[in-house]
Amino acid sequence: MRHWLIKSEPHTYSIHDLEKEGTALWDGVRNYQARNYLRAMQVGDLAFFYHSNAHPPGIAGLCRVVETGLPDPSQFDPASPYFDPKSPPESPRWWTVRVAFLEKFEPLIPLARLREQFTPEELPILRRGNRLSVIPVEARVAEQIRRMVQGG
DNA sequence: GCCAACGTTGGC
DNA sequence: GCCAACGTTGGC
Repeated sequence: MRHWLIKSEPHTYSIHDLEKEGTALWDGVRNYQARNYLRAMQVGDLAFFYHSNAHPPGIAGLCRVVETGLPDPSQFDPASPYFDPKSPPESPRWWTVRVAFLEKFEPLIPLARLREQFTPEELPILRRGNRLSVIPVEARVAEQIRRMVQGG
């Protein structure tokens, strides 16, 4: 089982929305490296839910990958902001997963605390200018993050 | 294939 | 609002 970190702007989609809805299709990712990570996910993997562009930004909860290998339907929807006219329906360009709510971190773990705890090498979201929205998290770091929640 | 211009992300 | 980082686009 692997750990991941997935970013979302909470004014678009937050951990509270995921808690209400139970599961969510993680659509709208339009970056090839992030897409490749999504394709590497396996059912049962855990993902930290990160709130970006928030006050404060930080890790807001935990979810589980429950379905993999799903073509992102928004790429075929002309009404969607994620519409990709260059993606052929017979061989879709963008793939994603479905995640299920597991836990809300209250309070969330703010970015400032993550900076105290980890180096940018351990947790790439700490790297200046990092924009990747799907990131693998090594087991030891994941363990430590979960302990930070229990510690309050 | 190069690379400058441009757009987006996201912390502050 | 500012700005650094970096991905994408398009002219050549």
